[in-house]
Amino acid sequence: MKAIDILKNLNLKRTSCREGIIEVVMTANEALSENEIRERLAGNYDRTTFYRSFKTLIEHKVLHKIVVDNQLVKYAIDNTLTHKDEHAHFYCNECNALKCMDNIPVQKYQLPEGFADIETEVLIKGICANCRN
Amino acid sequence: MKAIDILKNLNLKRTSCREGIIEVVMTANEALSENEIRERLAGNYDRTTFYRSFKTLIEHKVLHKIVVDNQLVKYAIDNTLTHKDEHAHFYCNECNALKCMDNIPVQKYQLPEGFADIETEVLIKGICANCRN
DNA sequence: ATTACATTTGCAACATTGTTGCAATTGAAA
DNA sequence: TTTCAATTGCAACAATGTTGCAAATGTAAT
Repeated sequence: MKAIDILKNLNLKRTSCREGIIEVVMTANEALSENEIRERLAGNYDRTTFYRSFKTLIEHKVLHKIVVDNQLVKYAIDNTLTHKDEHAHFYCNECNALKCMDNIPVQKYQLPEGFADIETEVLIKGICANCRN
Repeated sequence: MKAIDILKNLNLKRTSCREGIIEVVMTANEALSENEIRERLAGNYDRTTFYRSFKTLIEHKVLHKIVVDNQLVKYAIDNTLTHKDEHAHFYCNECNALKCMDNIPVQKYQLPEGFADIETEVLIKGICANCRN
C-alpha cells in the first residue's frame, strides 16, 4: 500500500508532510525518532506541523509511538498487515535502535480484583544482534 | 528503615533534600511525580538539586523511575525488601496514579538469535479499582 | 479550469523536563 | 574547630511538545 492511498482511505488530506512521514517510516526497518524521520525527508517542515502530523497519523492508527526513557521518542508503522496488535519492543542500549518485535506478542498480565486493563506496553532493553558481533 | 539510615548505609551525605525525597516516596503507596514529591516536601529546593538527588538515589537503587508517556515521569522506592526486582507497573488512565505491582513479576520474553536482553519494562494501562467504582 | 471553503501550515510564544558550568554553601571526618 | 570534598542554587541552555492566529493549500462543487 502506498502512502497516498493510506491517506485517501482514511479521508485525510494528502499533504506532502504526511505523505513523506508515512513513506519514510514504512520503508524503515526500525522505529525512527522525529529527527531521524526529518533527515530522511525531502521537504523541510516546521516542528509544529511535524507534531500535528504525528498526532493525526497516530489517531488514525497509521503510526504508533514508543517512548524509551523519556527524551527519546520513536515512531513506527501501525499497520495491522505487518504488525501484531500488541507486540513487544526491543531497544538496543548500544546503537539506540528500536525495533518492533512483531513475533513477540505481549503476555496478558493478571491484575488484582477491580483493575481493568486497556493496553500493555513491553519494552525489552538489551544489545541487538548487530552490536553483539 | 529510616531515610537517614538508608543514606548512611550507602555512604551518601545526609542532606535534607535527599532525606525528604526518600521519606515522601517511602510513605506514599504509589509512584509520585517530581511535583507530587515537591508538594509533600517541607523545604523548597531548586529543580537542579531535585534532579541531581533523583539521579544519585536511582544510581544507588534507592529509587526507580517509571516513564508513562513522556512528559509524565514518576518515582518509586526501589527497595528490594518491598519490591520485586522486575515487577509490572499499572497506570490509571483516569486518576493518573501509577502503582508498582509487586506481585506481578515480569515475564521473560524469548528474543531472536543474537539478541541479549538486559531489562524488561512492563507498563499496563487501564482503570484502577478506585476509579471503577 | 475556476471558485469557495474548510483544513493544514508556519510562525511566535510558551510550558515541561532535563542538563551543564560555576561560585557559594554545607556535611563529615580529622 | 578546622578542613576539604561533596552538594547546592543560579543562570543558561537543550529537547520535546502545545496553543493561537494569519496565510497557504487541498478538495469538492461549479
